[in-house]
Amino acid sequence: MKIFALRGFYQSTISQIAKEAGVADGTIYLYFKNKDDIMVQFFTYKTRQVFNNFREEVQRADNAVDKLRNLIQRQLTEFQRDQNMALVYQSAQLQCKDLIDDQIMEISKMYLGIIAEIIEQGQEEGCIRKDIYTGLVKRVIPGAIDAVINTWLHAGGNYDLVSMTEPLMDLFIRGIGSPVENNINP
Amino acid sequence: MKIFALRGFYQSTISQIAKEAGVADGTIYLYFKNKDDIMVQFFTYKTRQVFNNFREEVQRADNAVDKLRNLIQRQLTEFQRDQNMALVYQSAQLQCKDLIDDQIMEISKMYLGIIAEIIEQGQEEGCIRKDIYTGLVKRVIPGAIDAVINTWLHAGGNYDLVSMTEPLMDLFIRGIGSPVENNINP
Amino acid sequence: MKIFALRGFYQSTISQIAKEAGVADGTIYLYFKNKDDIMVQFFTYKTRQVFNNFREEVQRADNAVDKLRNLIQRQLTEFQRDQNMALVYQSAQLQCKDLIDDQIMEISKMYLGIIAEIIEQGQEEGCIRKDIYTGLVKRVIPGAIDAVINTWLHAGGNYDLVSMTEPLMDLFIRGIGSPVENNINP
Amino acid sequence: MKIFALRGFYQSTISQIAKEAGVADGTIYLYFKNKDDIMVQFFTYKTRQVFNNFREEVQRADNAVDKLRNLIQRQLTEFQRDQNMALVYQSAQLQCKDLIDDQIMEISKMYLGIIAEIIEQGQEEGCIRKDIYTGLVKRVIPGAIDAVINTWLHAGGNYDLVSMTEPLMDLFIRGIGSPVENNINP
DNA sequence: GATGAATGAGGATTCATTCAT
DNA sequence: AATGAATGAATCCTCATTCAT
Repeated sequence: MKIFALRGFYQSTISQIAKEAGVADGTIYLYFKNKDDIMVQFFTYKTRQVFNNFREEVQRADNAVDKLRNLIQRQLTEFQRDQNMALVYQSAQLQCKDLIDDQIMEISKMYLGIIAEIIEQGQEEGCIRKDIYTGLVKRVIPGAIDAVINTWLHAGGNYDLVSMTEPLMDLFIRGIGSPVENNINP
Repeated sequence: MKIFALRGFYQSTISQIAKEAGVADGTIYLYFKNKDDIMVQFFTYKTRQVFNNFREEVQRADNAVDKLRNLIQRQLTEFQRDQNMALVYQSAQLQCKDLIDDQIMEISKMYLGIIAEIIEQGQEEGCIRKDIYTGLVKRVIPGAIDAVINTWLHAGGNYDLVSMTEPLMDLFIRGIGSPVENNINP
Repeated sequence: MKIFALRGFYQSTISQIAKEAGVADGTIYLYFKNKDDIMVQFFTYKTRQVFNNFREEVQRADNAVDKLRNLIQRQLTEFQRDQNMALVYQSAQLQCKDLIDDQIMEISKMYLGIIAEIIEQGQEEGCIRKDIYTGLVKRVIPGAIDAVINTWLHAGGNYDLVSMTEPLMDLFIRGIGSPVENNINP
Repeated sequence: MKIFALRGFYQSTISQIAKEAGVADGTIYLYFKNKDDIMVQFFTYKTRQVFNNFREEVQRADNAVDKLRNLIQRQLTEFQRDQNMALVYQSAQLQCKDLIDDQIMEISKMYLGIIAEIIEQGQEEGCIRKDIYTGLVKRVIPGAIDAVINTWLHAGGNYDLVSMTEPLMDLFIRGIGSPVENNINP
């Protein structure tokens, strides 16, 4: 991951990876079918792991808003914990489209599914507007989170990513517009 | 661009590009210093062109909300017009970090600057909340737009991207929270 | 061919071949799809060329015995002319079974067919026994010729291969046994 | 042998051989010096074994013709008994020239020697013509036998190889020419 | 004796780049 | 200006061989 994060997938060589791992080039091929497989295995493993955590995190809360907050906080925490993983993860989807297999696509859909569920629950609970386009929102939220993660990565990861949770939540829930009818801001 | 869009930068070969362009391999090198330069020149040209348009578009409106709407609509229109350009543009930033030179970084910052300006203007006009974290918002908005574009690209570009403008604006301005329960912190 | 003849197919490297040919490694791949293809192209070309000659040679004679003699003489002449070709040709069939494609199998069958035709003509003409197993003979004759060529190759090609024609003919026609009924030997 | 027969020497891997033998890769190296040695040991062992049989078989007959018949029959029997051995044996000589050591060359010569002896005995007995080129005949006979074996192998070994003995003998002894027109030179 | 994980040298192949035409 | 054949460095991957367990 360190190598992939540093150089990108296609610019990384097996030799670099092997040297970083402290093994011989050939050893790589005892654990990975080929170079692509390194990416695929990482992606599958990480995706599964992270999204399992997501599910747990979401279940830990009752109301939709807390669920969404937990989800965001968890994602930012995970990515903050391992910057390399974050870098690779963020760029892999675009860099090696062909390598992303059905398994991962499935999990990705599940992620969007979780958000959709939260939104629906929130609409029932009354804390989320009913006149929003869920298909859009469930994509815009991860997109916004990604943007925050990417900005953090771009800056070299030298500030607290998790502290972005609350501002993000505020943005998602209240938007940027001033409430016209009743100004609830102090 | 067609080739880069289809295969990604590192998977594209000069031969493929030359064939697509209807010239000989060597001819490429009369117009581009090297393979990287193709990407860089495209990126520089496109970025400049598009962001000039952005500026014009923004100036065409008076109030901040209309400026933001015009900006989004323009970006979606541009990307919808040329799907290949969109694909390359969306992935290039991550794929070839090293190639993106200072010039482009500059323009990218200008883009964020435009958004920041709009936000500030909106805050003065009273239509945008004053208690938001501008540094976050100016990144989240492009991130959200990107997510919408990516979703559209992923779907094969077979629906009207520009029609996403209004839902996006609604989301940005009003958020997803119900006005009644706006106060999200317990 | 020189390299293949010297080291065998699997022991030859592209680098060796390229160096021998006086070109760069990559140049090989402008003319051959891959290493296998070098063998296949050589084999296809040579097989076609040689067997076309065979047909001509056979047609040049009237009676079956002369046809067979011409055939043998021609084969020995061809192989004597290019020892490398001979070496590769003789060993290729066994070394790279998988590479030999249907085209060549077809031509090989044609070769056996030519011999079978000659035998049949000879039987009609009365100069070849009718109580022989043609299916056997048409295989034994090339086998015997191959053995002669291989012996010659093994010896380093330092004697006149073509001079083996008459002794071979004698062997084929009269066998090694003494005529029991009438001893025609002087 | 099964692996060598299936894939050829250079296409076979130690792993495949070890797996087929039901042992670990490293175990191979307790019994063989290296990969080449597997071939050499097989070849030496098999060659010795088979050619000892040959000698016995030949001694079992009195006259030259029966000796030759026994020799051929024995060879066909041995090869029919173990098709893998046959395949490897037939191709090994050409595939791995360098591996075939002096010992085996010696034995090979002995084989040719046996045939030469038989021919000479036959000539003394009067059943084999005196005006033949022994140096040629002693090579042509194994060559013809090889051709028969190869044809059998090519056909997948699904007919009785040993039954070729008599037709082969007939061919060797009497040739293909009609007794009447024996004189082939104009 | 047997194992099989680890090794790393070696080789096929690709492709950005050059340059004589 | 345009070409495209030739280049050869770079890289993935294989597999014979070793050796600690």
